[in-house]
Amino acid sequence: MPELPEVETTRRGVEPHILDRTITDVVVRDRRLRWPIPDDLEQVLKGTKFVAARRRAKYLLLDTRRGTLMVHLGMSGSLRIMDASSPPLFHDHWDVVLDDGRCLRYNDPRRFGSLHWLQSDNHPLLDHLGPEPLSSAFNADYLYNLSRGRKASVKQFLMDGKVVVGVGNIYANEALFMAGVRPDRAAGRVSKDRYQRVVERVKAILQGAIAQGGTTLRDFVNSDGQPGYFAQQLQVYGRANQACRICAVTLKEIRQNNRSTVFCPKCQR
DNA sequence: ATGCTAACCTGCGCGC
DNA sequence: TGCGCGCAGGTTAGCA
Repeated sequence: MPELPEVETTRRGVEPHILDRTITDVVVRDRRLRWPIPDDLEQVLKGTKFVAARRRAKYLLLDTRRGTLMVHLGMSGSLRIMDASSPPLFHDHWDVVLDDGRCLRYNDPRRFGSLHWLQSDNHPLLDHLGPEPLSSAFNADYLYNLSRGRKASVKQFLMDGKVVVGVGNIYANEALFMAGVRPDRAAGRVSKDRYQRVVERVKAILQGAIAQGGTTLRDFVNSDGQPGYFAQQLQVYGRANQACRICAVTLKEIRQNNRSTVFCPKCQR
């Protein structure tokens, strides 16, 4: 599910409900996520107050006065604001109960998500991450210079979190289509002008998707339980063997690193 | 350093 | 109906 726009949609939805709220209880129903939920989480969280809701890459950083709750949604996770009294459903793995009778409730069927407790921002999972795609550090010079000599495809390059964070399979496909760049071209053989287009398209598509509340394919819901609406604007993702919306040529599907890639063999070179 | 593979999980749709 | 297979929005560890 969640790429950067979905995580940012979740952050914005959750933020106003948790700021200045004190945690009165923590309920963990299943600790087996991508990494086990820390044994002392309940004890450490109870009685402290949320003071900020940030995002780094696809991690939500929910700051309290004592430290930071770091949440990842994995492939199928969602984080919602609920009445704490509402009965938990299948795969509702944990709640953080707030002093207004509501709670943050985490659901994740595949359990690829995670929950960490941080005493600072220096967590191993946050080290070595590339720049945020919506920041000025993500620009054509940066991509061009970093990509020289790289034999991996430009799509794999864009999806590498050490290069740039937050660009997952959907938006990598979409951005390369919009930029007119073939996803299987070696990253080191893409010109600076073309990287300029890639950068522009990545930023525009991520911003557009955030404005639409993200992309819901199967199970993404925002903090209010509502789907996102960007799926209606996808140009290539999920449209293999259908007509290109620009030139009507049949869209081609290949697999790169075991991920589905769809592109237009005429519009993308 | 770079790059490829397997691994972590559940659910769903499809062909037989 | 049921079953096996392939695939799904992510990311890391481990090995060439």
